[in-house]
Amino acid sequence: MVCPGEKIYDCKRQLLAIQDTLDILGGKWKVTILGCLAMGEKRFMDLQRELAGIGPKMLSRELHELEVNSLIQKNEEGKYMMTEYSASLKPVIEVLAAWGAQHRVKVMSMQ
Amino acid sequence: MVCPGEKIYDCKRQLLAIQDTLDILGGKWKVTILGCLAMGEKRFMDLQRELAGIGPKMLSRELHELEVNSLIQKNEEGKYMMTEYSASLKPVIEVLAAWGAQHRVKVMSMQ
DNA sequence: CAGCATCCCTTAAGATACTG
DNA sequence: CAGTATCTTAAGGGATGCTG
Repeated sequence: MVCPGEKIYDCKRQLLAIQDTLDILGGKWKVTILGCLAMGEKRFMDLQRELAGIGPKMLSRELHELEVNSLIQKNEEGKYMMTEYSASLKPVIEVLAAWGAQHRVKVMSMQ
Repeated sequence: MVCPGEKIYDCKRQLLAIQDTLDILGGKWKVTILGCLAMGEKRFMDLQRELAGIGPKMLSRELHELEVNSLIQKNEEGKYMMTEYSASLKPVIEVLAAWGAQHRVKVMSMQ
């Protein structure tokens, strides 16, 4: 919502909000990892297998950073899982996935 | 939607979709630029002013990449604006902004 | 104003090998 | 299996100065 007199203020605030999100979910893998965990808890190896192309170092680091931000946690069995907090990210993940899928259809149809 | 027998397949496809989106919107500025243009068409300088911190080189490059992907276009007055296609990104931008705003509130309240 | 060219530095990311 | 350590390369990004 943009009120007439508040246009610039609201614009800046919204841009900051976007950048906040990007700071936390930035990088090549974080959102994908969360998308992967959104479908169920996974062990390190399972994640590495499903995230085709990621190396153990990257995966390890990304998991750490997500953990620090309380977006994932590790349970007693050593499985990574989403947290109560990261549940709030599900709409974000879904909308990203949906757009990507739709975009792929468009690109396909252009050829 | 995940069907029992299709779990892995659907998982992989969804992950690919997420990565597609990330490839296109990746980088530090693209989503923010779109968020900025979502509020109205802007000239180069206006964008640079609102995107505090970006330099002309970066802005120029990001704009090109967005243009190539048909996510923005430049009109006769030299103003950048979203395209019909990038209108489909508005939900993405909104949900990112909303999450960032909410996250900020949470972080604030923790101190 | 709009934007390209150049230079340079920092970070991200990949490969590989290794440890508890 | 679940990571860590090390090394190297690629990409991201900033500063500055210049052109139409």
